[in-house]
Amino acid sequence: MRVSRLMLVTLRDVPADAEIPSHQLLVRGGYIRRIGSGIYAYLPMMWKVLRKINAIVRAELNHLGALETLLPQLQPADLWERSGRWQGYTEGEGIMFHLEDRQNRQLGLGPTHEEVITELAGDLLRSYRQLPVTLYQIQTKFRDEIRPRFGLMRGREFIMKDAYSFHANQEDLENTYQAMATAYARIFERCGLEAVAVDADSGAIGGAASQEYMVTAAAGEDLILTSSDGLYAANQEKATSRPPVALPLAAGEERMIETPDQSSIEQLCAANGLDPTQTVKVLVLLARLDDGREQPTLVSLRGDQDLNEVKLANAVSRSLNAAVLEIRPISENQLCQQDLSEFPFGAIGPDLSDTALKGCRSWENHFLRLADATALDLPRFVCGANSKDQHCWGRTWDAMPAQIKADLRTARAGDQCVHDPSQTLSECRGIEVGHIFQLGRKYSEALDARFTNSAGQQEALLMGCYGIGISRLAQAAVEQHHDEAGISWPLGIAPFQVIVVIAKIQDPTQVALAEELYQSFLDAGIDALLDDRDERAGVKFKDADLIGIPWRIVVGRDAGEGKVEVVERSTRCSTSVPHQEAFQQVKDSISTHL
RNA sequence: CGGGGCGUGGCGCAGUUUGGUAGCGCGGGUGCUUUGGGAGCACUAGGUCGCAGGUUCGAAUCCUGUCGCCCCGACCA
Repeated sequence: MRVSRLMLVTLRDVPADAEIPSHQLLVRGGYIRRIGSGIYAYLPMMWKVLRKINAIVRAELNHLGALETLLPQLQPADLWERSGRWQGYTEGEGIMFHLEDRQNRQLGLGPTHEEVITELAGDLLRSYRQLPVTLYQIQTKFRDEIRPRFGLMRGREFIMKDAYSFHANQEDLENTYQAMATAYARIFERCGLEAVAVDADSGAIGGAASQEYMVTAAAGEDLILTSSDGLYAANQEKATSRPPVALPLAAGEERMIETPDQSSIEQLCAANGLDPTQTVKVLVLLARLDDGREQPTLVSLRGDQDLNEVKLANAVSRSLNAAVLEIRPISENQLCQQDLSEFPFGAIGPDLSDTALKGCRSWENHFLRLADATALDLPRFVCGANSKDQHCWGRTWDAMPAQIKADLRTARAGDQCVHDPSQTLSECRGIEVGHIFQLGRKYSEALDARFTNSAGQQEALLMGCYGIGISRLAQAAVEQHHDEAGISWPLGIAPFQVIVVIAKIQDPTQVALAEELYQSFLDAGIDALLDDRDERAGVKFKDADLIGIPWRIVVGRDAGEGKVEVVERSTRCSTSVPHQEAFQQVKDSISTHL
């Protein structure tokens, strides 16, 4: 391709709406244009990058025997009603775009395809003899994100590869899950990305085992905790660790202490010579469930620990057997609306009585009581006395209402690891580019997708599901591979592998040599770009750096002697060599890399 | 959804406080000079100042409404 015909429009100024380097560079380099909030056009070079990523993904999945399909984006609501996700995905902070057709039928734009694929599988897969089957598609997805941001990182329309596997037994599911994990590692490696697999929460999709693939980058939206020996890595949403050892409370009788103006753990400890590990704090939250229930919830944590909301939402869902739509602290305003009198905020204990909820308007009239192990393991502790400005010193759990034990604390950098106390966790940021789940039978049961097993009985299909954010991956690659001058694409996904720059277009010698080199690359099957524009050399160099082609060959002053300059984008190393040698060097580097 | 901010040629911005009919840089076009790291000079095209009302002799500027976009948050009493 010739740059003169590429519709290359690069920008010198940083676009006002782009915050992070990858977003700025993709816009400046002429790769993407914003059409609306969270909606982007992929310009020709970007589409080339995306197609290269797709090709790698296809090759690796086809290698596993997965079958490519293309599923509808427009999906009937009744399908989602049967899986029980229509309400959660469309109401409140639901992320599904939905619409009505001229017959007033409800439809959704697919944010994911479990429903469609499970329906199809139930229809087509009738015998264990047909299993296992893995289907995948590379498809545009729609999600009405609460806050789209960072260009392609969190868009409302984006490209995703999603795969679904179907199995007759758990062992088979685990085999495919492992094979997929291996394929993912190869995909990210071939894309030139440094990605780590971390234990993850399975979130709204549901299911059991789940791992996320994170591209490490400062602009990442997720926090990852890893052990120094490399044996443990997890998203902070899911991470576990050994809490610090609590200091024992001095001997003494249980007693009330006056604690005026000591509503926080810090204040309480400072005023009474306590360590936060000697206290239990109680958070009061309201969980909204997808069956309409509004459940007041008391959460007890050791004073030095932080609540992990994701773990909490999961624990509440398990306890109440309903999905949590939202969970947040109860405000005084809400108490008023429920006709309830004020709670003793700042001095609440785990034994706050259910009578505090008596007469409420729409809430459940009893508390769900959850406690983290760090709190339950304290033999004696200080906690709120449920009356303003009073705490209770030396309490025990004996006299408390029953608590549901759950892991509710946030693991932090510096904590000791569960697998080996000599290891500690450290944190880094990551961009989630892939996620694999063992779904189990959640969707196949809801949608009645059954097959006949070897014993002749009907059984729900076991499922796995595996996603890669293709467009996000492309931007993550830029986030991981750029410098002050611009993008530095990994060779495997660069829109072009080499750019031949004619320094001075008026010089026929330069033009002839450059054309010859360019043609040789094309003949060798290499994706080459020829900068044949009538621009000053400096402009062409700046553009080449900005758009990030891995190899640049400059045909300039020494063209008369047949010599050209070879520049490697990633290292910015440049050498002046005879043109045959330049061709060979670039060709070799490309063939060994791919 | 809560808070903050911004909408002025294709892009980045000034002008708005104190109303007087629009400007700078980049980019585009033409010409001359220049020619290996985003050239110089000259000329030139391009904007109902997001939209709709209102106030006024007069509105980018003041008032009301509305739409769009960006940022922060939706956190532990």
